[in-house]
Amino acid sequence: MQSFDAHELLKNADFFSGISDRSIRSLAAIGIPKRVEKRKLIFMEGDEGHSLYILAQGGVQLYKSAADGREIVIKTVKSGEIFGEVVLFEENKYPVSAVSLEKSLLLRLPKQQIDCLLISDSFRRDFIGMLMRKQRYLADRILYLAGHDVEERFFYFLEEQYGRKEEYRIPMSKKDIAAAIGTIPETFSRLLLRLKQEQKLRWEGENLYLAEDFWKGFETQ
Amino acid sequence: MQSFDAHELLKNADFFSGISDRSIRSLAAIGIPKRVEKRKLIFMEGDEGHSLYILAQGGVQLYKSAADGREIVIKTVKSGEIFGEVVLFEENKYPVSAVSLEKSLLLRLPKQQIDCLLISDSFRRDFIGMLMRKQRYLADRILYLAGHDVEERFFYFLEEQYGRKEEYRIPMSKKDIAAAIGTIPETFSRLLLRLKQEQKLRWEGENLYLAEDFWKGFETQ
DNA sequence: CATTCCCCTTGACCCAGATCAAGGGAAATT
DNA sequence: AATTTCCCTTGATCTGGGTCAAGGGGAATG
Repeated sequence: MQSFDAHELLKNADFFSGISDRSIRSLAAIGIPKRVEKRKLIFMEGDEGHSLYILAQGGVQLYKSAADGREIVIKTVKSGEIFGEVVLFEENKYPVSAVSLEKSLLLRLPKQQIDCLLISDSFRRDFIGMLMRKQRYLADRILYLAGHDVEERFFYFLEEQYGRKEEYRIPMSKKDIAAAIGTIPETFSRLLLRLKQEQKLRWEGENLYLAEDFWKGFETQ
Repeated sequence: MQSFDAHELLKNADFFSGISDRSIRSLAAIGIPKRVEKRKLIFMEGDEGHSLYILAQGGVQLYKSAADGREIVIKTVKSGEIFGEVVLFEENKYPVSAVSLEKSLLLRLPKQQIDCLLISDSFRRDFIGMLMRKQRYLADRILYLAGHDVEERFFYFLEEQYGRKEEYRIPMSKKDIAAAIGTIPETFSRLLLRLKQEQKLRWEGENLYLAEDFWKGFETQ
């Protein structure tokens, strides 16, 4: 993992597409870099916290624990996205747990600093906009989980995380992908077997190759 | 439906518990009352909109349509809650559809007015806090739907909508409750049959009576 | 008053996907 | 190098809850 330019990084992140350059510069200036190893707990559901995080490089998964111990993935965080921001107001406990899926680089932004930035009119707009985009995302995720089968959810996952391509480098374990799409490793494994038999994909190590017509007939509304 | 005092109403709404009296007064002042009949579409997914709504009296359900036409409920709005606010920033299309479940009274707040209020430091804090509470709610809902069976979801529904009681007046149709807990009327009907046979509840018209020990052993974490 | 319509219920059936179990292989630990 | 551990896969089996179908009853409409 190389050193990084926080400003450059944030500027290129999808998640900040709606955020002005000035706002980004401010964020980059106050971020405290933090490196974490693979499969490390960044914070736990219920922990008190006073910082939000931006994922600079790597991957992070947010989940909640069900009563029986199963872990339900709420969101798979992509590089450039923000997480843990819910802690900043009122209730100061994280509503989800966060683990790194791979060796990752985070930018930590303490609550106090965010509060200062929120004085800025443009930053405030950007920040609220970002919260609303996240709300849209969560509503979409409910629709995905409740209204689509495992195969469709896998397609959505690929598209959402990496876009529509024919070649992917996927650093996540299959177990984690299974959790991300709301199923168990066995079922996901069987899905891959079937898609392979149907000549729709090949999976070699971390590399996934899709058939040319893989995305045909798959509509995102 | 009687006339109403917008300020009084908002003040007593759970959803605004974290919002200062001054903020509430501002909201009440600019709200435009709107009455809707039962089962009326308030707005549709994809519609352009420039207002958010507060549900003053009655009930509203927010849903998204799956590709096959099924409607997946994202949230059942309680009286006192806000909805449609996501339209206010960036993308100005509603991400969900909203229908009234009963004769209802809404307070409409145009975008422009909200923008004015956001200049106020305290209102801004309150507003962001409200967005974050909603985000928490959606994360919880994902956990409910993905990690609990229909029976548990029904318990959560009761608790969330009306609190833990032994007697309820429930103005919603069973069909709508089924949708709210993420199932179909047949399954919900069978669940009620079983709970009745197990002497856990009686349902008479709009009135639901639970056994004394109904809530025993039901943990909300 | 008849008819349509919708809500609700109950029965019969089915299926996607979870559970349980077993094993093979790669990587990490001693 | 041996052992433990974890990931992944595949098989066999089970089941919650969805689908399809068929009424019955109440409200609304002609």
